[in-house]
Amino acid sequence: MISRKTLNVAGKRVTNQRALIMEIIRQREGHLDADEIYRRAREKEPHLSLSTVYRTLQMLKKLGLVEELHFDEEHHHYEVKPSAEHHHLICLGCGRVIEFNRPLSRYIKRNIPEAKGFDIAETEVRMSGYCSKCRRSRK
Amino acid sequence: MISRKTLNVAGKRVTNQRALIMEIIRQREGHLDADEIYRRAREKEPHLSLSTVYRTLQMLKKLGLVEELHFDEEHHHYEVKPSAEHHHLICLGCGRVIEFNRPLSRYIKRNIPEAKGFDIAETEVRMSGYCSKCRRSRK
DNA sequence: ATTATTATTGCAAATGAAAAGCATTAGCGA
DNA sequence: TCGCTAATGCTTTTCATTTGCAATAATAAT
Repeated sequence: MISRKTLNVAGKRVTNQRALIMEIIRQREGHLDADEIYRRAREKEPHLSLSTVYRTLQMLKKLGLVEELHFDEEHHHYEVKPSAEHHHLICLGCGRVIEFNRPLSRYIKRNIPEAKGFDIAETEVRMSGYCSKCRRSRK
Repeated sequence: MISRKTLNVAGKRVTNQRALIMEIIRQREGHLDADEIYRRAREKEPHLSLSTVYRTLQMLKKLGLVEELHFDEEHHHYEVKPSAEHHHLICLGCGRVIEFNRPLSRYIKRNIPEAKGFDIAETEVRMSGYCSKCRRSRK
């Protein structure tokens, strides 16, 4: 879980800023980027610095509480670490992100000989294309 | 193929710089980043600009001749567009890149209901972990 | 071949996300 | 409550990639 307690256990201090940032990530189950978190957080704490957002995100990532996603090259997105492995389809038309649960890393470990001796730590599948709606409107 | 002819067909001018850059990417079958291409190219044409490398890479990507890979967050890597879909395992220990051929996008299209109406244009699987060698030396 | 046209180049300057330096502030254990 | 030191805010830096623009060179036209 992503809470004050987790920070205590990890020997990290529970600051208002961290609590707020975690709150934002937790509530909005979606995929936020640093700047979006920053903007939302400032509504409550106008003095909050963007650096703090970056630092907190970095920390939460290291603690394994949030996952860093790479939908586009511009900036990273973050989400609370999901219990089950899941991946994303990104629509190039409308930007919609479709999630699906499927342990691809297991499939790969089982079926790819080259991956046999390999200790896979992280798997991220980035698939982009056009969702059914955008596909229709394109033609 | 990645050659002068391809440029002609696409209505692009064949410049020494482009020929050189394409040559470098073609010869070294590996995965080069912009700076590495730049350094190699300058051995032959010391006046070549890094911008040109980036612009050429951008162009080749648009023409579908090279693929842009995202091994790490720092910078992109490029390789000639392969005929068969393949993906990469990146070792966090030694940086070694292991390739494997497996049409994962086909597997996904077939097995993921959420991907059914989706027109997948690009699939990139980024898997990182530790290769057998590094795994041993870590313990 | 020579000239005209305009895509490309090289250089320098701009961008923009992320990180880092440092003085100040505020958790938290004693 | 006090003191130690992690964490913050601000500013500055970094570094890959992009962009503006005048100069150059590839191709088309003559």
